[in-house]
Amino acid sequence: MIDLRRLRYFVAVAELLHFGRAAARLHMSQPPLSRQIQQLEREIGAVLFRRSKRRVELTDAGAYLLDEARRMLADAETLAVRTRRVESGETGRLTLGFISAVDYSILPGLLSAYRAAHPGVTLELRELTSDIQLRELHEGRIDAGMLLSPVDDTALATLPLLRERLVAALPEDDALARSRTALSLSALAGRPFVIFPRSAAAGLYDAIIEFCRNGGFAPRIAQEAIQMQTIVSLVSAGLGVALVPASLRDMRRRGVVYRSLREDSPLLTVLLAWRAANRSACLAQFVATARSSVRRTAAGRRAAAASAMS
Amino acid sequence: MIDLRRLRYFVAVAELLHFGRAAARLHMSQPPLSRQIQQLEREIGAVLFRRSKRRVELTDAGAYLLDEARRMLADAETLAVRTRRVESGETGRLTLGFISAVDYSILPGLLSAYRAAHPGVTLELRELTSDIQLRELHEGRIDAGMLLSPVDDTALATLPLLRERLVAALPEDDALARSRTALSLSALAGRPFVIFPRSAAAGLYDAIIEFCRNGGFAPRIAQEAIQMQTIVSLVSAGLGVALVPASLRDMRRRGVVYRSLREDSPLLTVLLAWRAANRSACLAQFVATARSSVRRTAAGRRAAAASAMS
DNA sequence: TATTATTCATGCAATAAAGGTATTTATGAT
DNA sequence: ATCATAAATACCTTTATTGCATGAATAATA
Repeated sequence: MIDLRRLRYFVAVAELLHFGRAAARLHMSQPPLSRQIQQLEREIGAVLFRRSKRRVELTDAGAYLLDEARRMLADAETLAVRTRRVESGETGRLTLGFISAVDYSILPGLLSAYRAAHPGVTLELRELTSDIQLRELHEGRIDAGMLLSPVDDTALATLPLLRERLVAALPEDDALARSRTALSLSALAGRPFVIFPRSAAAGLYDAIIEFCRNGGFAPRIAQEAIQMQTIVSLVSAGLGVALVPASLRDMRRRGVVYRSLREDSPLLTVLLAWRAANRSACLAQFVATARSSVRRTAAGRRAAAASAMS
Repeated sequence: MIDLRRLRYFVAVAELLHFGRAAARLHMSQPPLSRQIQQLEREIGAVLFRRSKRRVELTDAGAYLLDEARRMLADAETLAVRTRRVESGETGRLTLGFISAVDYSILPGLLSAYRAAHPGVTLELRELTSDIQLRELHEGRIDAGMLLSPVDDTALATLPLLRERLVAALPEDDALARSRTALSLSALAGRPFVIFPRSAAAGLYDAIIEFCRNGGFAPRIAQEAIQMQTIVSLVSAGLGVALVPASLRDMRRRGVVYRSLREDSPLLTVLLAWRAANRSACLAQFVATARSSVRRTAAGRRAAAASAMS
């Protein structure tokens, strides 16, 4: 394998076309330089200089190598800096998983805050259900995930991002859609339900079933879907009702109306989760951004609540 | 400057994540490998591996360096081969000068023959007058030139490519254009002439003036032009007559007719010229192609002449 | 819980590579 | 023909790299 040091020597000689002066530029004496060039020519198997005792000129092969060597040396020159930049988190790559529900709440703000603070980092986003995210986190295929609690894996660290109540999503032609006030849960007793499959988010599924049981009925499950958008679509098509996070109200889809519930619905918690052992600088920065973003949102919400009371 | 050998060591460790096995793959013992990696980390100024005594894993910086190092090593790996390819003339670059007249005779065939035999060579073509070509050859800005004799420079080697008679180019509405037979030179005595400037090709200019003088007149020069196409255009526009190489007949331009001359016109010689000191393999191959192309053409012409006699 | 095997790091001697000085050889210029 | 210049060679010194023996830490095992 060709040695970069020899290439540097070669470039000096090729540029000055004079072994003595090139040696001076390299802070060495002329004889070892001559030998290094000879050795390089042996290694490559091509004559790089046409030399008389008096004059030195490049062969075609030498001219080609000069171009290539300059390019490679410039590349090697910056390699250390580029690598340090990755270590400091100035550049890098971050792969994030998220559930479809956060599309309409925290995801956009969080991403734009992170991107603004760390423009050199390439973000890769993958919409995945909570269970898949847990597996992908474990295998290191995503650096962090936004998913539904609970997370029972001790290898993962978590940060709560969002707590939301559930609201009822109803087809607009449902009789219940006409009422202007909060709904009683028991009113939904007879309706078919559209729901997340248990495999995708056991916590949410169990919470909904438990909630209904407390309301005095067991929901009849008409349809399952693993994306919030799909669930809302199915509701709008009249296939059933659904209990969905309150932030979905911002989605405003034709044919669907949302109604708050009179009973305190279970709190849906969205967590940021990551492998505790993952020491990536980009990840640490992302977690920090998320943490301060949560603080800011919480503070904002408290302030809004205070002003509403006055 | 980072050493490629160390990068190779690093790639081995990064791929196997095991110093002992990596050392085995590199046919060395483990301790020096550990030290080389430490030294690489010091040189770069970044931690590349997160090591316990028991486990080794890549940091983000290490993962980045692994990609970059693989790329650089692959590049270095092929460098010798690519350079040898240039030496053998398998790849390379050849810059050629040519006068506009050869556009219609030998240039197309010569180029296609060379390209077929040496597809890896990039050809650069520059249409230049003979005098400029001589200067550019001297300065090494073109590797070879197709130009008009004579070439008096002892530093240049030459190969005759083509010998041609001159023919008269006349505007089609000229009275002489109606005659179906060869013209007598003296018939052109009164006509205005379109001619190459003497500075661009002294040999051709002087030959034409001398030829006319032998015919008993001094040509009146109405217009000068340095491209054959331009000369023929000016003739077609009726600005004068011209003496041009016979191969220009193939150009068949509207408004121009060509007539042979009864007198033996001077022979116009197109030469291939190159710096004798130029040892470029591509050039040598080009000269060889030209030489055999000339032989073939001459043989063909002789054969044609022989068959015409029979 | 103590032991053992594994594996990365360190100390030191041996070896290989690179560099320096003195000298030779060839060549273009005077 | 002689001289000055510049690349190559000879020979020795210095530096860098490697291998072997060993130390230290950790995870698995008895």
